[in-house]
Amino acid sequence: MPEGPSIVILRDETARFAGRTIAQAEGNSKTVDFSALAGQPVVALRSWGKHFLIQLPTLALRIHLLMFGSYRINERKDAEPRLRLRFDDGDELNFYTCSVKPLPPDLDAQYDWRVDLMSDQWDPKLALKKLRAKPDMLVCDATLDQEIFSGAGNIFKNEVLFRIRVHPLSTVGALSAAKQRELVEQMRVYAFDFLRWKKAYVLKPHWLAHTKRICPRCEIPFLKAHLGKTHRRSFYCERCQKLYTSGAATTPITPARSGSKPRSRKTPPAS
DNA sequence: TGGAATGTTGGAAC
DNA sequence: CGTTCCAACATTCC
Repeated sequence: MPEGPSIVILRDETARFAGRTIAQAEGNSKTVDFSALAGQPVVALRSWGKHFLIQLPTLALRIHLLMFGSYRINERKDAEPRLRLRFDDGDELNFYTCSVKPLPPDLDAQYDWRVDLMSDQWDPKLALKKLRAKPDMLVCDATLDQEIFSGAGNIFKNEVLFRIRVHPLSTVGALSAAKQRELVEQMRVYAFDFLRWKKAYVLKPHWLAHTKRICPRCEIPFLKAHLGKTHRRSFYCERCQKLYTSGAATTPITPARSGSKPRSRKTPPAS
């Protein structure tokens, strides 16, 4: 479900609930005082990257769908909702398996909208400045950094790096100024491609790199590895995507961390 | 069919 | 003390 464009779709689908009063709230969230929500009008429904924000007079609710979260509007899944907001005429919003966190109501004081790839206030110059401040950062990590590219996810990373023909293990500082600019520009362009394709239910057919086995450009096999600090999977073409490194300043990559030897994700048996 | 995945957090480990 | 590691959360698909 969740990269920035999907949250914009959620925001658009729920826009008509703005101004309406919550009749009742319930759910299995452990962080929300449901009784405090009833009677409050929805001041605004907003988003910042992957955060869906429900602004009320006395507080805001931050909903993050994480990897498996989902929602239903005037429908119910066969599962306990984390949060359900019921309105007077029977309309309701249901959120499942997500993180719900109460925030103070003044969202403008807490969020820098210039960082959100989907925002009208998106500021490419600011992103460039943040990139330049971290020259040793790998581009596969930079493209996932929510403080630089809020809303970008792993699909963004793979698609954009393929588009601009940059190897995921390149360091930010080794890219030319023009290439850094291209990275920032294409993150924004891809965000709206993603949104358009997702709305039309044709996102996946437009993937050129993510989950792909063959490079669509030169037709040799893609490499697949879990790279960077996040160890998220990268799909890339060694021939088409250039590796930019700045030699001495580059942090050496430990072989065991390079992705060829995935670490166990299973919980070891308790003893 | 078990493993992995469009993700983040908090606390342990180093 | 700062950085890194990793378990936990929980659903859906292949």
